Amino acid sequence: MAYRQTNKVMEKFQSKKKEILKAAREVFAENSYQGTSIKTIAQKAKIATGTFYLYFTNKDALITMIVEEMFHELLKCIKHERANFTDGFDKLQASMEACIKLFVKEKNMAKILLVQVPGVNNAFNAKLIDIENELIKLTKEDLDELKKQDRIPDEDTFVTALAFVGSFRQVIINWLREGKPEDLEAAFATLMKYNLRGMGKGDGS
Amino acid sequence: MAYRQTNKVMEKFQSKKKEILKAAREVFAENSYQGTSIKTIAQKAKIATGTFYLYFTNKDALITMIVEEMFHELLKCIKHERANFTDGFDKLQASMEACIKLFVKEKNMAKILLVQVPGVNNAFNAKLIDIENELIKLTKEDLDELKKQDRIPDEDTFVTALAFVGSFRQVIINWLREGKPEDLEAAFATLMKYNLRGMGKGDGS
DNA sequence: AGAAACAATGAATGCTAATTCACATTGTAC
DNA sequence: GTACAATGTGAATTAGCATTCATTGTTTCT
Repeated sequence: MAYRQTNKVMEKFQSKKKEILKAAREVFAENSYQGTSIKTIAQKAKIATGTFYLYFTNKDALITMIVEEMFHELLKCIKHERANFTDGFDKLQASMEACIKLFVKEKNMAKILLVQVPGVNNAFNAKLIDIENELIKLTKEDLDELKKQDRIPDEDTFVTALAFVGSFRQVIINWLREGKPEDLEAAFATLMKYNLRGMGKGDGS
Repeated sequence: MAYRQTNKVMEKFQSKKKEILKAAREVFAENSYQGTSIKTIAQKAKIATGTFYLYFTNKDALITMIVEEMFHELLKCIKHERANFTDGFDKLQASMEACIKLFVKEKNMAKILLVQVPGVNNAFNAKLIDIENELIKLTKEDLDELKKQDRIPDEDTFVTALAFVGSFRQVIINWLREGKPEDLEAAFATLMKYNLRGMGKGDGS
């Protein structure tokens, strides 16, 4: 009789899948998408290359799953931090602080999402753009709220949101690539001040 | 007797090389580095694939030359605009305005430099990082000058420079990828205001 | 015009890496 | 413990390109 759907078997399957994902994250963080081979991932996960295909249909499915996982981790983290605040400025600050803290903690994640960006035309890149757009959307919503409250000047909040996200992105990328600024969390303070002034925060609080 | 070094021949050689470069720029703007084949470039340049190798030693040499050309165009453009100003804020503004105007005019250039970024480990990427670092360095110099003049707060100018460049980069990338903001030059005004406030420009001028 | 130098061609070569597959090993049920 | 289901294996297959090369076409020089 078939024994496929039993708990024990399923769990084992899922646990091995997770191991492969973990190994893959490490490899992708050090090499670009094109630059990492299934063979290398398989070696790191201590399986044969063929075994990989029992768990994932192909390389694209793997990277898509990794990026989606990271997307969820990131959004969960941001939403969790934001929940503590109601003020627009505070929410913006909480969002970026959540990002930075997560990236410091999970450097591989940051490397994959921000540095190992391959060219267009694959699932990986499309997902990455989704993540970025979601972050920009969230930022814009906060800015629109602040604008409605007359707490920031009447300017294009979309452009402002891009500027906000872009400034963080650049600092994080430089930190990943060149190790500068050394202390990302310290840089965060400067960066936050820069952006709050940039938005035109009056002296409310 | 050899006829290699005569003017006519050399000129023809150089002119064909330029044609190939032009075709290559167009192809690279639409596909990533890995995603474009020499065959496609050759077709666009109306030559056989083998002919390509009479003009360039390999694919890497081609992209390196393209990126270097663009680097020079960009720096020339920036330096030219900056020459009209002595004030730090004005110089910063001139730099970014020069960038934006060039990218609007030469959209393919922007696409190659900003969107078709392949993963690491090739000459293309290294050059791109050089360009970015050069821009950041220029920005930091202006900021240091302003700081010495006590015209901006005493904060980490490196982080500020990253934020400045990053905000522009993000807006330009979004414009290239999604076509938003529609009018990049209009967005420039918002962006510049954002960044001048961000730097902490007092009300000098 | 004829010979030598050079340029152009595109099919052949070679390499790399994803994916498959025939076979081997392990796990489950009875 | 045996039969069958499922997993694991890694060598073989395949496909896509970059690069080369033998051949053909073109230009220059005398």
